[in-house]
Amino acid sequence: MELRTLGYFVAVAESGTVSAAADAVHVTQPAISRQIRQLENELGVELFVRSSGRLQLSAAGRQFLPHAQDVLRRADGARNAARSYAAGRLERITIAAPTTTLTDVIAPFLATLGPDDPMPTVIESDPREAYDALRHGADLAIATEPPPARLASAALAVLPVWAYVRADHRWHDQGSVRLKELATETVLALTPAFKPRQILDRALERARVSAPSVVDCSNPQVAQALAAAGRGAAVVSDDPRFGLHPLEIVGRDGPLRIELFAAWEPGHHAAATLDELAARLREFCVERYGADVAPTG
Amino acid sequence: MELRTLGYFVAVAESGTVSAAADAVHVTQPAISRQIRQLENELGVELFVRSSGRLQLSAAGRQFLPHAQDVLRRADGARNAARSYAAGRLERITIAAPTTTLTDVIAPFLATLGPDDPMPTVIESDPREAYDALRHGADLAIATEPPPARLASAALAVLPVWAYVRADHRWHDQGSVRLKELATETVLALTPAFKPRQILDRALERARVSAPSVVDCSNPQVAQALAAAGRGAAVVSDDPRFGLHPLEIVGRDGPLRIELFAAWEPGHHAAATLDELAARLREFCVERYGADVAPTG
DNA sequence: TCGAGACTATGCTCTCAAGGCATGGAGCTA
DNA sequence: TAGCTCCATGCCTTGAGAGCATAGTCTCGA
Repeated sequence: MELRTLGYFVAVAESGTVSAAADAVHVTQPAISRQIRQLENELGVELFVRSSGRLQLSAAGRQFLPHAQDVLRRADGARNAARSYAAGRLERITIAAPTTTLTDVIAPFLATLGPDDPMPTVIESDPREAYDALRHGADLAIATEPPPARLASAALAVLPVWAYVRADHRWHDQGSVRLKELATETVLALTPAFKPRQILDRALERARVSAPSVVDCSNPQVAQALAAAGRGAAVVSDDPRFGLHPLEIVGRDGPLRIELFAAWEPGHHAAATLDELAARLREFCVERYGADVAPTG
Repeated sequence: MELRTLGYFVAVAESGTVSAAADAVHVTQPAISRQIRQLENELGVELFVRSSGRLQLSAAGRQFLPHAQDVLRRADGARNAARSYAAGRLERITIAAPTTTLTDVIAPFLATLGPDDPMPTVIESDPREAYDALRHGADLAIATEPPPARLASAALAVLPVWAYVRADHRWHDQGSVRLKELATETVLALTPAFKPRQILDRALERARVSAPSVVDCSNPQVAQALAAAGRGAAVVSDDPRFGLHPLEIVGRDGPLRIELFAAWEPGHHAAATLDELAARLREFCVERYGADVAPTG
């Protein structure tokens, strides 16, 4: 039983005669005649009654017809889907992103997708492995590390890493604070699993500033709450709460920043769609965080 | 694109390598390899990425996979359906019956069908054409005429044609009435479209009884209502209402009766199922109407 | 760095199924 | 009964699909 054979069967059933069906599918009448007979043998069912000189659907044939039509319709659907992939469309998209990025950025972005956009699936991945996920089912990877050169990519956002202090803090009238200066205050930092902490650690190391007094916080809200209690400066990347005063942190190479990149396989069949989606994601970051983007490398 | 090709694709996608897929579908590796390539050419989409010595599903391939699996599943479904037809099963049954039989007998019977029984479709047909419907899509035909000998058939029921009179009628102490006698009373008969009327007319003709005073009623309820009003004797075949007194009508060849037959094509693939269904319908008639059946001819 | 192993691609050949052509037979109609 | 339409069958050709052998490529471990 092949699609061709089913097509013949449906053609005969719908046109009523083998000859007409032969015209419709552009083969000769004997070819159809034989294929029908063969299909009957294979299925073990008489699909047509031949008792009147011409073919007539049998009861079994009538029951089988909708099945055959269904299979053909689905096959057509599959063909069309393939055609749309060839044209660069995506029906579904799998996005790989580290958990924090996912909840802070990706999830709200997905909420803005329209019905014509691909249906998204998201997989959480270790920040280091996000780009590897592209080889294992992900169409688009989001991460804070710059993607390898072989991948197509887009810079999505550059978000400052803030030091938040209470409004009556001695730094309340400055817009930024130097790393060295920051080290004189108790730092309410996130655990090393969070990117802002990693950036802070690396910047301190680079600037050869001796480690300040650090309190590990399990999440940004806690850090900010402690800062609001006057316990120190909260180093996080999200929006301020509790009326805290934001300070940029200036290190050896300028203000501390957390970068966000999107990357995808350059040979992806829907690379254009992914590119456009990355651009929209960038727009989204700008609107949501006012995050200006460094020029793409 | 044929089912075989799709099967190869799914096998490769699911097993991960061409070689393993070749084992699974019992052909050699080069055969699969070529068929996959050909499928890709036909669809115009790279289903696999070959950049690592071995095949790996591409993004497009991942999207196409569920389509291919769906088509194969449906094709399997069609095959299984055909197998069940070969085994004599019916998924759907089309029953042809005249309107009155349909509402009085068939519809209540269909209400007794279980979930394992075929899904019924009913077509109303002229009583004369019911058996012809077997050639145009009906699996089972119900009618009041004896079916032609070439068809397989079963006698379903013999229902008396009653003459109903008011309880205070002069016939109230008899169980039957002779045709000649009936002709002395006003007959509240149905219109000639109804079988009881036809039977009455034919019996009168056969007995050479001159036509009685007849009032045409458009339905049995009206006829019985008029009888209850003392306007005459209602000649119908359904159950009594309004406390009317039933009388069998005895003609030249015995009591007037209306017969019910089921017929089907003897070559029908599910002839056994139809036979069994007819038997159940007969049982149903016996239980519902206490209608004893004449021996099958 | 080199060889072994696993996997895929390709050239060659063969086979068989599908299709075309010609023709015969059956049923309907005028 | 002739003519028309339709289906079935025999014969032949072609081409797609499959097998075999082999070459190329990648990976991994010694």
